[in-house]
Amino acid sequence: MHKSPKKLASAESLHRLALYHCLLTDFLLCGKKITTSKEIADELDLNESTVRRDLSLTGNAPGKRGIGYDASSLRQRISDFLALPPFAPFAMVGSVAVTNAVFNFFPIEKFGFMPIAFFSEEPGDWGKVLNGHEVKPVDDISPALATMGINVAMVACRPNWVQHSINLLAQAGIKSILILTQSTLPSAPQGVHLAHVRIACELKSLFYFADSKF
Amino acid sequence: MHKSPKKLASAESLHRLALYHCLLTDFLLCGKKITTSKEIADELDLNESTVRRDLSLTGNAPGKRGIGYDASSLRQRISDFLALPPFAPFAMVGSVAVTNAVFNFFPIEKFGFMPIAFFSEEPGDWGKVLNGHEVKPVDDISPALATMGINVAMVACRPNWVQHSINLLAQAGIKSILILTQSTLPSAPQGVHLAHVRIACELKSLFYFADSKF
DNA sequence: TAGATTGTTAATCGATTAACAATC
DNA sequence: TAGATTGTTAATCGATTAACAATC
Repeated sequence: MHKSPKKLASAESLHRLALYHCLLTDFLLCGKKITTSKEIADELDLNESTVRRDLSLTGNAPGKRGIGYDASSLRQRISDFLALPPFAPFAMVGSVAVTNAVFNFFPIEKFGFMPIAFFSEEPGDWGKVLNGHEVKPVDDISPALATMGINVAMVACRPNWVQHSINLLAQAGIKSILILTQSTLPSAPQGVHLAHVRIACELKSLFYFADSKF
Repeated sequence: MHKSPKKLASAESLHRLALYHCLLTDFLLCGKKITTSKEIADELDLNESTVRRDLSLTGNAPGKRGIGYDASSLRQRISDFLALPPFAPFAMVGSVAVTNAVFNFFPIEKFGFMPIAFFSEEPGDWGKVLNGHEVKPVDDISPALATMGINVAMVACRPNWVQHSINLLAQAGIKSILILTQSTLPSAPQGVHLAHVRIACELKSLFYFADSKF
């Protein structure tokens, strides 16, 4: 018996929902209990209709007419829609130095993530401990992950290790991979969703706006 | 006398042009001299009409009918359109450890970038040398940059330093800033273009695809 | 009740794509 | 010439937004 495929959201709506999730987390930390589509829209520079339409994707009537949205339950609904657990577990591939640096500008706990498996391409890293977990060699990915029920991974190894890491993660049953490393387009194994953080492209396109002719 | 504003490209086209630029760089490194819209489209999983339309933005008839595009001159046209110089200079804000880590998964030289000013929030970093440039305190941003003709910066400092860094970069005349740090929405000073690398949102939305119901 | 804000439909807008004449 | 591929128009598609009845 298998569950019905979920209502599909456009890539745009999906990204905005993740953004609302971050914003609502901030709201809750500030003690804000109620919000409105207008407030969310203003904060994120969006149209309020867009916000309401996106939020409707999470199920029937997430808000109260005349009132707005309960921040806490709305956040929970988005979590459910995204299938995002309270401490979202993921596997991290990259050297200890890179991993520590990434967690320096991306405060994982604050965003509700919990890395529970670490794999490094640097032999000198093997056996070190990060967040209470032993750092393993990249080649240990498959056996080590099989038992842990992790579905998502982040890859920030050196460019020449990217394709190999992706292949092993796929074999280990990982469903989605966020690739931080800038390298020639890796190929996606069947059934695995790859997302790229294209710092190089982002930076290149920024020069367009920095041009004096603009 | 000031130049006319350039033909504006949609955000989508702009990002794809940066992507073509990366791909063409790879092609040239492989010794490939000629390409076609079909080849580019297949490589990047796009429609060939989309590719041709985007490329037309770079000026009159970048290709040759019946033949395709000259990789080298097409890359040059995109560089010109993006206002991307051969060694694109930028300023980097972040600790030495983070900067080194970022350059580990983002090989700047390979992508044609050249960081020529470094600013760290860590007092222990001040005076160290990166890529032949002395690392300065974040608070030195304005005076240090004023003379260098840099228009673009990348920010990967710790979250609580983001807004301060942006403000100083803006004062120093920086036009575009790529923010790697995940923090509460910083506010953009007048006339400055901010771009965010939203690792947290990307990762959150990946759980949607990792869900077994999918 | 009056005021506010949602949920959703219908209208708008803009991006993508098919198609094809131009031409190498 | 015949075959290939561009450049660009016109058609399609889908996302955004305005508008408003529903309702708290």
